[in-house]
Amino acid sequence: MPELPDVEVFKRYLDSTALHKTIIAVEVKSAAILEGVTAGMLQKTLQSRQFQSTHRHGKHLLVALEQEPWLTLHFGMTGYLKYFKQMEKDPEHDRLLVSFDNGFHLAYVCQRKLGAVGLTDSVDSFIAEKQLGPDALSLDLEGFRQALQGRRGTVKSFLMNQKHLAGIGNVYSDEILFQCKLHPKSQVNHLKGKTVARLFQVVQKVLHAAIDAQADPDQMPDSYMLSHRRRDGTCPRCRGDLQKISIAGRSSYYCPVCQTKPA
DNA sequence: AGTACCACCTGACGGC
DNA sequence: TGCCGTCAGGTGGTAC
Repeated sequence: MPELPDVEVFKRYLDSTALHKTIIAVEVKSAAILEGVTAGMLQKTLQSRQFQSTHRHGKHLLVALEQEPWLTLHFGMTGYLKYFKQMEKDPEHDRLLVSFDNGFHLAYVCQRKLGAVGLTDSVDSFIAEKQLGPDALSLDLEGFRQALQGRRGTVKSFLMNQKHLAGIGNVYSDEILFQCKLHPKSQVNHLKGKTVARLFQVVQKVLHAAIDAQADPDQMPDSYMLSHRRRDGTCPRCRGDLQKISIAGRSSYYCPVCQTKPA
């Protein structure tokens, strides 16, 4: 679930809680989430230092220390952050626990352990190493056209491919295609210039709206398909039944009446 | 450069 | 009650 909007909410949460406080302890509770670092390296790197700022790229959150390196966080399917007081009980499934000198902790929680925590020298080298495409909210129409340049295949897999465009996953690609009235299996090389421009605008609109709603489906407009896909399975526009099909092994929901494939 | 499919991992849920 | 298959869905690997 943690796609771009969720991670942006985590970023703002971390920004408003855990910056500029001295780290006094680092506990790795599950080494399975470590990527390219050992628990010892992580502890040694963070000990006695402070988080200075954060940067989000796609679904990745990078946290700057006073100087290099950066802490990198990816949330897999079930990850999130929790900042809490000393006296409170550690959250369930916390995999990394950072303790500050003010008596608070920041927990990286990841029930299914599909997330990853690591270190990197810079934002740019991290993006290069992961081969991430441009962030979906940090490019203009021209950049979006470039990301699409020469591609084939379905629009759904294009939107979800982090190497082409970073930040969009299964849930928001469905929402974007619904708002854009495009069938998920539309071929990207068949999209007309006007449709590409509309798709770009809808990507921006949906991601911003989701952030405004704290990435919480219950706070999103009723016209969004997101909250309907499992609740009643009904299209909020035409009230027909939503269809569920499999694309690239993912379940995709769409409205067969409202969403059509261009020739 | 695409696609399909598997694996990773844990918990919820429905069927029997 | 409890076991089992399936699903959830981000990512990476493999085979075609």
